[in-house]
Amino acid sequence: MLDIRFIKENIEAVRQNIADRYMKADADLAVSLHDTRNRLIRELEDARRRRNENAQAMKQPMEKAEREARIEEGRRLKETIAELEASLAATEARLNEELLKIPNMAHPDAPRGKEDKDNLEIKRCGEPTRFDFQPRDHVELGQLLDIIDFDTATRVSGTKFYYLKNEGVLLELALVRYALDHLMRRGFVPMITPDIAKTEILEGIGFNPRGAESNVYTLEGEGTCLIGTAEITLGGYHADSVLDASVLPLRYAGVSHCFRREAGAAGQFSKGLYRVHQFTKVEMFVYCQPEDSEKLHEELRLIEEEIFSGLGIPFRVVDTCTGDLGAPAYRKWDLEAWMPGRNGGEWGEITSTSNCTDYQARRLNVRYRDAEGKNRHVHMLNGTAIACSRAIIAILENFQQADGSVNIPPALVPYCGFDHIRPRV
RNA sequence: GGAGCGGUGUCCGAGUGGUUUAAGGAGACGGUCUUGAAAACCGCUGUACCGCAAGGUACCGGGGGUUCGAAUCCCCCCUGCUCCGCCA
Repeated sequence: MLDIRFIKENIEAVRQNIADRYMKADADLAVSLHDTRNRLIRELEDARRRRNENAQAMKQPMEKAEREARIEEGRRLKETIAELEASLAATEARLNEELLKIPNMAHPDAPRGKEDKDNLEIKRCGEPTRFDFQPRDHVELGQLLDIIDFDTATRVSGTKFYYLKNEGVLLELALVRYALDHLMRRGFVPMITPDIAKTEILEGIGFNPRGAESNVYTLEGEGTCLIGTAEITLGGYHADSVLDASVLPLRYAGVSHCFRREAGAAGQFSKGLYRVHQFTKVEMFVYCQPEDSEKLHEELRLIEEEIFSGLGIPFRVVDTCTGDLGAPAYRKWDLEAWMPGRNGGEWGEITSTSNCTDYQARRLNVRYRDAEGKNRHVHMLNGTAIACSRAIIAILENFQQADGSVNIPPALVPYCGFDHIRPRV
């Protein structure tokens, strides 16, 4: 969330930002709730001060009548305090609710726009793959090679699940290891995180676990959820702590399963592996000082570019427009790979990297001690290294041959132990 | 999952209703002394919020309760250790 003091001092800019991002939030309501809260705090603290003075006075011996009067005064103050505490709690709950709706400020250079079609292509690496035969999509290839089984998964687990089989398994493991090796060379600490996290951590990261449109699976009666990304567990790693400035920037590479409800998502665009309830992902996460975050954000994007150009997959980079940013992000870049089987050939998102500045750190209470000994919120950034399911789409569809076999990108061969997958059926 | 014992400041650790303003110790920081250092001695010590400020309020694992007054009494929860059960 944003700092309420920042909102007060920049109310016009905050209003404009909410409009630019096409979000429903009321900055003026937040301000007036905060004023009410402060007034209640002053009244409450005054009442508590009088209670403390009264109790302090009762340590001394005194006349019975005076003692009785003081006890009576104490009772009265106790009631006043209870009432004020209740009003304050209600006001703070409302304030918090409103603050959660207010999105992070957007980078001044982020393109203004409403939907993903307003995103700005800023770079291309490779061009759409050309075939001298009619290319198959990954669903057909997966069946032909006997490496992905959607039908059985639908029976056992439901739609949008899949089994990986045979070389498909090794391909996924190879992608994970390929990404990890790349990141470890760049100083990232590898982690396998829990696949479940507490609701308050999700909320701190900016996910909404509740509601019909939520993309999050919650675990009944536990106060926990299945994570949709290791961003959650890596961002929660340092919750409620003060980091020493000398350890920053901290770079983590988290391997996890990701679970998404994808309620209502259906149709051509979510065919096959593109939009599934469970997949494996290697996620990058960075904690840094505020002045370094823009540079590190570029570093994350460059790592993503290296990973995918290393695989030989054609992709483009888009600068995400304000309406498509998501509340926590200050700026976001997506890599979109060429997917020949997608709607007859289309760019499809394979990675996303966001600079969330201090928006997550404020709720999660992650700070560092600066040179003057003051505690300040860190900046937090995340980025996809490899989302296995989508990377597998891009590999199968771009590296397919006329006979339905698929070549393995040379960079993955040492990890796979084979350079080719042949049809089994 | 069951039983027992714990959780106090940066760390160790005392504290079973009002002289606790959280003792004492260690560490860190500042100073005296010293050519310099050590030792010794003196001083100081957290976070958040409200307030223009002076100052105030809160925080002893978390939440709720009892009381004029709670680190202290009661209830619930989290968490650590030990033992038992179960288990990959």
